[in-house]
Amino acid sequence: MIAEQGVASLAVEPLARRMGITKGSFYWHFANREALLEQALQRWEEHDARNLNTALGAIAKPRDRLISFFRRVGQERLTHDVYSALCAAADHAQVIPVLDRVAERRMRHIAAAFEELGFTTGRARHRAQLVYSVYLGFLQLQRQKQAPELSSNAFEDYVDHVIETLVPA
Amino acid sequence: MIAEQGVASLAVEPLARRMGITKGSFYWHFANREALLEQALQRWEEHDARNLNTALGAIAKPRDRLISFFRRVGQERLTHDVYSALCAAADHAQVIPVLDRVAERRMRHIAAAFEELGFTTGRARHRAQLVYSVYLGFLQLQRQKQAPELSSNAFEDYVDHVIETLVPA
DNA sequence: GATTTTCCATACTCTGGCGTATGGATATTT
DNA sequence: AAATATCCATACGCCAGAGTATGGAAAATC
Repeated sequence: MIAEQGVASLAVEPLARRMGITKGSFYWHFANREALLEQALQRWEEHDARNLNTALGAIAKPRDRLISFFRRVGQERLTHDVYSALCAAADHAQVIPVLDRVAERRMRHIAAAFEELGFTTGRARHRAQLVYSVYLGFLQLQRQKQAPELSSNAFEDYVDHVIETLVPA
Repeated sequence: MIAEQGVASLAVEPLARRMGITKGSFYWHFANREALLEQALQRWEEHDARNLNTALGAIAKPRDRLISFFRRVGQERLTHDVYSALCAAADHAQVIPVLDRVAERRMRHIAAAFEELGFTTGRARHRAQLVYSVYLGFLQLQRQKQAPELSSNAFEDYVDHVIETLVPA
């Protein structure tokens, strides 16, 4: 798991240098760069799917589940940083299906919560897409360093505003 | 203006090939690749700033201004596609300042509109960041081809929901 | 009409990452 | 102990894009 400063950075030679080994060694473990990326993506996706279930699946009340979704953006930096890096590489053939599945999975969770809150299926899907867009947009602003510092008061205030605006009381 | 399929695609040799010229010719017009990118970015930013003023500056009612902002995402594909490509390259040293300025400029406009609608300065800024995040997130989903087709009914429905949720009546 | 400037092509070097060939060392098996 | 399997390094070839050197043709200048 080393895709925390870009996806392209997961190159063979730089990686080998950083790990103190050489290419010759690397190509004994992996067939090629593609295989490395594939495995890294798969591991991350599995971790993320598990995370989604354990973190949000356990919360009974749908409203608390949604609130928890927003608050979790401030925690588990690593996962979100990886995801952010993947989003920046949304043109890469290997990451597209991963991004698709992860986004779809998360949005389904969110839409389900809104349905439990009494939204119709259509409105719930719209609201879920809206909520997820807010998340994606926040990641983008974070990449540009224009988002409030996580674990700062400004971030808390912003999250409160988001919840207040998007999650019905 | 040819950065519509990635920023990295603005390379010297592919570009030259596509234009039917050669590198030798290119390097007479530009000092290097950096100069080309710089000029392209500058031209686009100026165009975008002008666009912001002419399109939204003319609308008197703040609510209509906000609604127009959302609806415009469906139009002027080119500008938004360029911006989307730039967002995907938010780690590039040259595009960072451009992205910063453009986002800041747009969010100021949005925040001003909310202030006119009676929001306090703080709430207006939060809501502007929220609105802008929705826009950024939509661009991301579009890159992943998970956003509704522009100029489709699904898109219209979604935009209606967004306006209804984020712009007070 | 000769000369300089403008614009572009050919041909080269250089760099960095991908992938392969091959051999050496340690550990495991027989 | 000999043979085989495992893990890693050195050294190579290949490719694509960046940038440079040089020259040639057309057009503007003198």
